[in-house]
Order: sequence, then structure tokens, then C-alpha cells
Amino acid sequence: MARGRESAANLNRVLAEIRRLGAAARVDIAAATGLSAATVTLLSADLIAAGLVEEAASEAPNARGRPRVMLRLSPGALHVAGAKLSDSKITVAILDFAGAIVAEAAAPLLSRRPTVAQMLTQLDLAFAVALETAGLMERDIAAIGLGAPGFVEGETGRCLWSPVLSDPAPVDLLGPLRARFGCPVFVDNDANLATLAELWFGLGRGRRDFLVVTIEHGLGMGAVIGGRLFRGARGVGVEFGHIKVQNDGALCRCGQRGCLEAYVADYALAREAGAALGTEVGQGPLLEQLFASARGGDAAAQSIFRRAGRMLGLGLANLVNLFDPPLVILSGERMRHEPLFAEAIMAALSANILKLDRPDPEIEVHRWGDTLWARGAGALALDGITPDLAAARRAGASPRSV
Amino acid sequence: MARGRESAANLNRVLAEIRRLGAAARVDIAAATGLSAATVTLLSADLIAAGLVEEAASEAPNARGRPRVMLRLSPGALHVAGAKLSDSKITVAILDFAGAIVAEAAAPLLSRRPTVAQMLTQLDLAFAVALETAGLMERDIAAIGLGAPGFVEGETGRCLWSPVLSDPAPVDLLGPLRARFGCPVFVDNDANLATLAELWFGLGRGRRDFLVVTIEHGLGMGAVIGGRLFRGARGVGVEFGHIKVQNDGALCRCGQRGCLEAYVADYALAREAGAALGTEVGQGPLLEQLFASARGGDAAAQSIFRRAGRMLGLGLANLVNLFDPPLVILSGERMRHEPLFAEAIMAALSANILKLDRPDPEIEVHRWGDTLWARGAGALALDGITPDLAAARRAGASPRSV
DNA sequence: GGAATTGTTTATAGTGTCGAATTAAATAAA
DNA sequence: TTTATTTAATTCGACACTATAAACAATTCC
Repeated sequence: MARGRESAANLNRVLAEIRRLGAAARVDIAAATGLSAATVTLLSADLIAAGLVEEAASEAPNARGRPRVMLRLSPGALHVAGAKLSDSKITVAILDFAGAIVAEAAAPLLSRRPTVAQMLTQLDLAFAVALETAGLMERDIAAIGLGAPGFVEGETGRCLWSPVLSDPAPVDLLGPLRARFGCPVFVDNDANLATLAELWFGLGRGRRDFLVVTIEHGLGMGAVIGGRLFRGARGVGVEFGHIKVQNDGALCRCGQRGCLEAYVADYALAREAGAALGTEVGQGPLLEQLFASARGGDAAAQSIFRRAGRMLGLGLANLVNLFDPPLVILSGERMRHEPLFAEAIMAALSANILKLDRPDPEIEVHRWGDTLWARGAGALALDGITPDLAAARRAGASPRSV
Repeated sequence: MARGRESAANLNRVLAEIRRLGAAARVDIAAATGLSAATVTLLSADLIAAGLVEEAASEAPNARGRPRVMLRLSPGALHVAGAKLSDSKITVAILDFAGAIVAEAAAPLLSRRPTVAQMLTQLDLAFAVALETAGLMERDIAAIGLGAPGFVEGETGRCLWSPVLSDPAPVDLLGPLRARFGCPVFVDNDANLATLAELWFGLGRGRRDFLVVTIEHGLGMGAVIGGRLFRGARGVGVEFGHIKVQNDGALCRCGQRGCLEAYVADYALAREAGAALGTEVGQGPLLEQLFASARGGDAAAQSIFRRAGRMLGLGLANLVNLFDPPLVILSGERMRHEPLFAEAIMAALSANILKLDRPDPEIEVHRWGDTLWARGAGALALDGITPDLAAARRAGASPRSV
């Protein structure tokens, strides 16, 4: 290929492979990408000259032969910030180029449903604290990623609906962020960020195809297909929380009825908790009380979890039948808290997926905190700038001599 | 790029663009692919020398300037065969390189659920007739595509379950076909072929993203994402007919309960038709009688279609929420026959998709006969061999001089 | 008829990749 | 210790591919 600028495709493949494997020798990269060893040498020399990659001794030397020289990302090459908006606070993490968290901070949202402008103020606050902790200046941040719950178009940066923002329906997230920060900015649905975090740092590392389902205040989902995040054809895809599992069923936050989320998400359980706990509502968050009652053997509380699990299992089975993934990652604290819930999910899932002559998909449970959602947002930022970066740095910093 | 053999990537892009547009001038191709005009000239010269492409006068001359010379596929460059296995017969079509049907033939299946060997015998029969009609010899056929209902892994050619074959569960379709025919052979799920036919010749022509749902004896689905057929992560994907719309619901052919197909497909309606028509069962196929009764105002018959439509609409809404496609193509004769059915679908669909600040997906109805399914199988064959072909022919036929 | 417009082709040059040979760094065997 | 073997990385030459720029071709407009 001789496409002047903008090519650099193989350069990025090498970089992506190093990121995927954490540390890889040139031979490994050549094998994984199908490039020749000569080309990998050339390209990695460029990456090293650009300061993005560095050599390291192999910690597990091979039996014989010349020892392999490992390549890894230079952590200090640049830093990015990731922010995760939840229903009560905004969390910011600062990541180095290798994806490690350098600093983090959170700021509470001052109202229950802030405007974008109010949200930005609090983001700024947390951002400043995180920078301070990391010992960095704002100009050291090469890109910023933001994840928000709701329907977010990654491409345009428009949020078509969100349960946590009060602005009227289609609100531009990208514009205000761009106006505030000088660096490239990326926004996406928060579940997609959790998925990216699994792909880059979690259970999905090195996997080409898997689904992630997040259960927290709402119900979210992300899909990795062919090693890349699948966002649906028009950018707002895989809205798992709003597939319908019941005709004319329970009322959902989105205004429709019968959404899966309306049976499974935190707010849905809290809605039922009142009825189950009856007059005995005590102190503390409703959901915690519900957990306690179920563990204590309360039949009504248990039935809430059992029904929620059955519904989620059914929805998961449909996902598996449609996407045919080898791995499904369930992420959410409740999976640990409530064994009844997990049991009901697994039973409904295995009863409703196609039984073929091959292994069922693996189901893994993974618990994430806000920090790690923010890390996913950082991954989005890294993912967004890395390609251009590699090409640009090569053009500028290292004029490969002739 | 300088990848000795095997590259030819841009060569295939040019070829694909010509196929997509039907006829295109070199400038059009350059604009669509992003290649330079000079490169397009070079590459198309190779394709012409290889006999795959030919020039043709532009039928709609532009206002001024030098008139564009259109390029189109040379129909006679090669021929392929496509075969579609249904529950009662096997249909074979022979296509030229441009995708036009040159001949077709069908042979009945001699038993209700034949073995692969018996199916092959009938395929052979129809194939021979079609060859005769086309005036071709078997060695003129460059590749063969076969579509079968059920769960078919396109990659491995294994059929994991099929309602029309009697062999035990995982049966190899590719092996026997390869043994019988000398040319490359491709197999796939029949709904994927209908989807490919829509992409190449139908309503999906030139579209990058859409879904196809087929309603005939069973319920099938195919997805085009980014201009390519999406087969799910492990090859057996998008099994729309077997997503669950009811907990512990109606019994499906696949052995599970609550599958959408068990409410919507022909056999499901036929199952209910007995009850609706009661003792008045007359002559002719049950389904036709059901159509007639519904048109005649029979409340029981109408309610069958209404429920089926509601279920399908719900399932479609879930698909739309997950894949977020701009276009959904519904294919099946019933859509024309029974307006009640179509109405119920649309109502349930529009009630259950996410309402966002943007247009709802287009819903198109398209009726296919077995011929066109077979054409899709031919498209599979063309799709399979074209890339190698272009490279091989160039290497052999036209040693571009230096 | 000349100018403008549009499409295609012809040099020319630059770039990226590969294959083969070479060098480097280690261990195993003699 | 010396020599072979194994594996990793680099260098070098060849060349296929593509782009840029300019020329060429075939029209219509004025």
C-alpha cells in the first residue's frame, strides 16, 4: 500500500496486538498478525522511536535459542481521562498509555437529574482532583472518554434519552465537552464502556466474541464481535434492557411496558420491595433490606428475585440465540449478593437456549465498581486516539531514514 | 501493499463495486472506493483482460464532457449453481457471472424427511435438467451453493439440526457435496441465502445494514451488517425463529417451548387451523382454508392471524432494539395474503420499539419464490469464489507487462 | 472553431511488504 | 572449550501497488 498518510493500518495492528497481549515479542506479533518478521521489526522500530512502545526483558525465557525481547506499551507515552456518569455521582479516572489507573476521583451530582452543564461542573471538579493526585497538568491529557447511561450515539455524541439528565430529549454531549476541553473527546453508552473494559482489561481480554450484560440501576449490554465493539447499525444498538419480555407488562423508565429492565433492574426491584416488605420497612436502602429478607427466608422477597432471575435468563437465552456468542459476562453486584437470583437466571437460560451438538456458551460473573467503568471510559479515549496518534508520531518524530 | 500473491484486495473492491452498482464508470468506482482514477483504470484493465468485466456504452449520457464508459460484469465469464432445499422439493438455479438466472429446475423429495444421500440424488436430477436447459456441461459450473433450513454452520458445512433431513443430529453437508462435485461448494442456512439475495439482487441492494425475516414453513432471519452477512459469533447465529416469546409456551419443532416460530410459522398456524375450522375441514391445504375463513370473516381464524402477527411484531421489535437496523425486509407470501396479519405485526412492532428522536426503521415486504431462494444460493457460490478468481485469473491470463 | 468540461490513460515516483540471507544470543552436545 | 543447534531479530534487494501530475480523448457550450 502506498497511501501516503492515513494508511498505517499495519502499524496499528502491531500496536493493538501489543496491547492485547500486554507484552509480546516480535515473533509473536508476526504470528498473530500474519505479517512477516521483517515488517514487524520495521514497524515496531517506528513505534519505539515514537515513544509509544518500549522493549523489556522476557521474564519467562524460552528453553533455548535467542531469548525473545518483549515489547510493551510505554506507560508514560501519554495519559487519558475516563469519566463515568451514574445516577448519583460522576467518577473520573486517569489512565496511562498502558491502561493502568494513575489516579481517580469522584464528585457527587448536586441534583437528582442534573443538566449537562451541571454535570460538566462536577466532572470538572473530579477531573481537577484526579489531575492533582496524578501530578499532571490538564494539557497532559491527550483525550477524554465519557460514559453515560441511556441511549447515546457514539458517532454523533448525541444522547437521545438518559435517565440521569434533565435536558430535553436529544442533547448534545460532545459539543459542551469539546468546548470545555481542548483534546479529542469521545462519548458512549455506559454499558459499552464496561464492555470495552472487559475487552481490554477484563475477562474478555484476547477474546474475539462475547457479550456483556450489566445489572445495576438499569440494565445494559454490550457486544464484542470480531474483536470490535458492535454498536448496532445506526449507533444506538443492543438495547437489551428494553427488549420486551411481556406483552403489555410492567412499566419501564423509558415509558414503554414489558421491558426486561422493568423486571430486573434495581429500581424495578425496589418498586416491588415495598409490597414484599409490607409495613416492616426499616432503615437503609430498600434493596439492601430486600437482600436481607430473601437471605432470611422471606418467601415474598425470594419470589421477587426468582422472578427477576427467570426474566433475565429468558432474555439472555434470546441474546445467545441471536448472537451465538461463546462467552457471556454478567456484571453486577447482585450476582454475588443473591444466590437465588443467579440460580434462577442459569435455569431459565439453559432451558431456553438452542441445544446443539456443541458446548453451551460460557457464563462468567464479574463485579465492577465505578472505578472500572471509568477505566472503560479511558479505554474508549485510548481506542479513539491511538490510530491517528501512531501515524502522526511516525510522520513527525521519526523520519525513518532512507 | 505489496503482498505478492493473495493481496488483490483492491481488485476485489473494484469488482464488488461493479456488482453492487450493476454498471459503473471508472470515475464512479474511484469515488466509491476512494482509489485514484489511475488505479481504477489499471485494475479494471486487469479485470477486462481476465474476462470478468466488459465495457458498455452509457445509456444515460451526462450533460457535457467526455461520456463515461460503463463497466459491467461479463455474464458469460463463468456460471454457478444454487440449490435450495425446502420441505418438499429441491430447486436448482444456474446463474451467470452477473447473477442472472440462466436456467432452473426442481425435483421433488421422495420421502418427507430424506437422508443427505437421498437429497443429493434429487439435487443431481434437478441439476442435470437445469444444465440441459442452459446448454452447459457440468464442468462449466465454477461453484455450487446450497441452502437448507435448520441450523447450518457455514464455515464447517455441518448441519446441526434440520427439520427436513433425517440423518442423526450433526450431519456433514459439505463432504458429500465435495465428493460428488469437483468445484468449490458452499452451504448455509436458507434464510441467510434469502438475505444474500436481497443484498445482491433485491431490496437490500446497495444498503449496508438491514435485517431479513422470512416466513414460510419455518421462521428464518438474516442480518447484513456493514455490507456483509452476519452469521453470529460461532457460525450459527441469528436464530430468530427460536427466540422465546412466552415462558413455557407452545411446543416448537426444535423441541423447546415458547419459540416465536411455534406461534408464527406455517406449521404452527396449521396446528391451530384444525381447532378453528372445527368439523368444517374441507378440501385443499389447511392453511389456504384458514386464509379463506379469515377473509370470510370467521372470528376464530382471524384471531389466529392476529395473535401470530402480534407475536411476530413483538419479536421484530426486539430485533430492532438489539440490531438498530435502518431497514427490515419481511419476506413471505402470507404478508400479501392476510392483511390482518400484517396489521397486527405493524401495530405490535411500532408499540414496542424504542421511540427516539429519529425515524423508525423502514419495513419492506418482499415476496420470494423458491427460484429466488436458489438465486441466493447462487449468490453464495459467486461470493465464495469471486475473490480467489480475480486474483488467479490475473496471475494466469494477464501478465501485466512491465 | 475554440473554450470548457468531464472521463480515461500514461509516465513517474514513492512506499510498504515480503523473501532470503544474515546476524545475534542463547543452550546442548562433543 | 569448542562446535553445532535452535530461536529471534535484522538487513537488504526486489517488486507490487498506489498516488500524483500531466497528457490525452471525447463530448457540449458559446
